[in-house]
Amino acid sequence: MLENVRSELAAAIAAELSDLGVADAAVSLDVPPRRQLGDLAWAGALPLAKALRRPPRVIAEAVASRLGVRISTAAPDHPLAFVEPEVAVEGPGFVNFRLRRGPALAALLRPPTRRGEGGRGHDRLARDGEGVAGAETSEPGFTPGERGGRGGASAAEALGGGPQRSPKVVVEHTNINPNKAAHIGHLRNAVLGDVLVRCLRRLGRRVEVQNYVDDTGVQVADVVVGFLFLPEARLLEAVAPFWPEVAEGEESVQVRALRALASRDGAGTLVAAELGAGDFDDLCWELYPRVTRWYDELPEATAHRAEVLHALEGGFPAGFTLDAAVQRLASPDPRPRTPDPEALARLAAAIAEANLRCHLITMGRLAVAYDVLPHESDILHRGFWARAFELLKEADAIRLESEGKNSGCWVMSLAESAEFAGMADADKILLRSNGTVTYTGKDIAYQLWKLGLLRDADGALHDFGYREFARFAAPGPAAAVTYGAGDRALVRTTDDRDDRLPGADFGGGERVYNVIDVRQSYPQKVVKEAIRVLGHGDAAENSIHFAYEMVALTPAAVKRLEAAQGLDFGLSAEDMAKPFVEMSGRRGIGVKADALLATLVAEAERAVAGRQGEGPGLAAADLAARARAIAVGALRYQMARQGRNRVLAFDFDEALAFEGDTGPYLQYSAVRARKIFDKLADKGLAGTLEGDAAAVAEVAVPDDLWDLVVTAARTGEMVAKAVASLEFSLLAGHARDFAQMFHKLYHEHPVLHAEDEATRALRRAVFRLFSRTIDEILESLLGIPVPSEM
RNA sequence: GCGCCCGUAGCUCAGUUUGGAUAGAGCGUCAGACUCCGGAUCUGAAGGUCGCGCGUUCGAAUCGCGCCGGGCGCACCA
Repeated sequence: MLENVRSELAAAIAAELSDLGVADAAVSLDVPPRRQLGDLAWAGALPLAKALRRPPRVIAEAVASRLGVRISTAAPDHPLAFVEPEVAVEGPGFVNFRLRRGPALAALLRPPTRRGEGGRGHDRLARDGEGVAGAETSEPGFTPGERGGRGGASAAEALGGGPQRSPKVVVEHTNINPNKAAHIGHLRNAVLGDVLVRCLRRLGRRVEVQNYVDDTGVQVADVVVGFLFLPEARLLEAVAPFWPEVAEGEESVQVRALRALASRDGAGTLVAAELGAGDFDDLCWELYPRVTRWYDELPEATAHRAEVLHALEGGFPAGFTLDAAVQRLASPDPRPRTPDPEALARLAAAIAEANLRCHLITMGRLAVAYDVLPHESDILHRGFWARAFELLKEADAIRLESEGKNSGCWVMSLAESAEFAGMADADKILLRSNGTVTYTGKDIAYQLWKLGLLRDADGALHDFGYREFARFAAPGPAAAVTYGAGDRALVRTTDDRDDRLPGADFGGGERVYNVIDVRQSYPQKVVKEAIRVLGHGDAAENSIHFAYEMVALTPAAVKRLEAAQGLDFGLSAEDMAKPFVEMSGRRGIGVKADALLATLVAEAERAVAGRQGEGPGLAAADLAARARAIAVGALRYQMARQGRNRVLAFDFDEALAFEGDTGPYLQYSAVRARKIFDKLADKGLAGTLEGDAAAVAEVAVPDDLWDLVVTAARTGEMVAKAVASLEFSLLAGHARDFAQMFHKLYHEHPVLHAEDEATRALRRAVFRLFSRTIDEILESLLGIPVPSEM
């Protein structure tokens, strides 16, 4: 509603200006800093003063008086009819507008009508009540013509689920190396990505979520090395706490560990779904730093890494089971000296898959879900790079160096791009002299596929094969995603194009967001540049690196970790004096996502139980569900509220706070609002939405309640602004301001004990709007569940 | 060296992309809140050279230039 009024008002001002001799003025309406000044403001008279050679107030007054006429003669169903005809000129030349509060509130309350019902004007208002149509105006758009038309069709279709042909947005996020447990840095990535996805969907976009799995990189290779080559005592130390059966036996520790891995995989117990239980990714979290420490002590041990890496690139035949692989690795002698490459690749795949499943469960707890899991091994084996290499050569985008330090490499020259101007060495190696492709090379191929631009010579799409990876269910907008029981398929890629899955239609995004931390800016620019030099300028512009700063630890957090684990990370006094300490999976320095969540759940349980008072105790299941919701709310809000360009220095006390500027504060406002309606219903005072809307239409709304109404109405604007700038701190701040206003009003405007029925109807109407809006902001947009009670 | 980011209250941060009216929260500190829809709440107080300087502008935390301090990039790693 607000957005339509805004755009119509802007159009009206532009029309008046053109009568005054100013053609094509760009008119934008602001919200005044204080509500007493009005609901909307136009500051454009000030900059016009010079051009028109008249004082700004004179211009403002001319526009204001003419607008007054236009507004008072507007048709009743026109958006301008929601504006008070008295237009004020204040200060040096601000033009301030007020809304007709009663009618505006009534319009906001009424559920939006579907397209095709009702009159045209009414329909426009209704759709905008959802924040969709108006929201589009400030998003930097798809290039015109790509999007299937502004307004009508696309917005309305999206609300109804959308036709398959509307442009797709691909969002890639999470992308955790499948060699250890997820930590809080990955959490920031996943939450930012997930909130982006939710906001895009709110704006009516068709969105596909990809979680890229780097299953053939050195990180996975290092864990394979850990299982096969790490000195026995060290391997045992990492594995035995998780797999007691490895502690004893005749065979070597390596073989015992491999057998345990295979038998647990066969029994389906390799991955546990219990929060707090030591899982496979926790085992790897212990094992991986031991491997890197071993390399530091014994540099020649890195030869094992190279050997494994090479084996991973070769892959393994379809149908080769983990049991068979372990058999080959275990049989000949206690410690295999020359392992079978295929068996190594099969083992690596099992390790990567188990870690991936752990990550999916971790993210599922936080209501983060995906559509497809592209695997690096499939990019390799499906020949994505080979095809991209041909395209790059055809376009003369790369060249083979015959001398200098890059001799023998295929490089892409960046010297001609303005983006890379001033660089000492403006060449990026894509293919090494030993014939292997770099990560950036693979990423270019992957990005081409994401954009639907990886095509064979005959024009056919060069695509993956697909198979189902898991089934999952997510009962509500912000409810935990649970694997194993639902009817929605999570798909992974395969390297066999004959693996067809009905309805599988992935990649080919009109726009692609890559959620990756800011340290990857350089390679991301290279990828974008490659798309551009291949002749896809528009696609390059629609390849967006959603960059955010890293998560680090405060020195206090590091000390707490060391104390809790009885470890010494060996950081220098200089390091500990810095404002933050970088996490390092290699060194085992970090806060695991699940461990943090478990701590939060425990704290929340204590808090919930503590406020139960005397009455009958809360059922354990209720307690757990509430605590889980609160923990997730605290965590997601902490990740979303901070601007993306600022390093997030993680601190336990801050993370465990439930009061003030926190997720639970927001959740409490939503619970409180619902509670009002529960109580009203008990007393038979609930009223109806239509009744309240009708009652409110003719009534005077006081300033403080009106503030809450306007804030609710601005939600769509905030979503659009957040997406346009990729700053979700804006949305988090909006939610906080909104909840804060409600908490204040809650004390001053009792509903149940209102003085009279008219007062009650008004308060009920305003709080109804609040309740509906905060639920939507939290659950649908921020992914924060609202518990039934707290 | 080159590039990007950060610097706002004692602390942690919004606000900077589109310049606008009296720069906002939370934590912490101090003082308070009705037998009343839940105190994870609310009210009040104290707390600011928006890192520094110059410039543009009717108007600068916001734009430009130059400094200072801090972080991160600039691999035949991923």
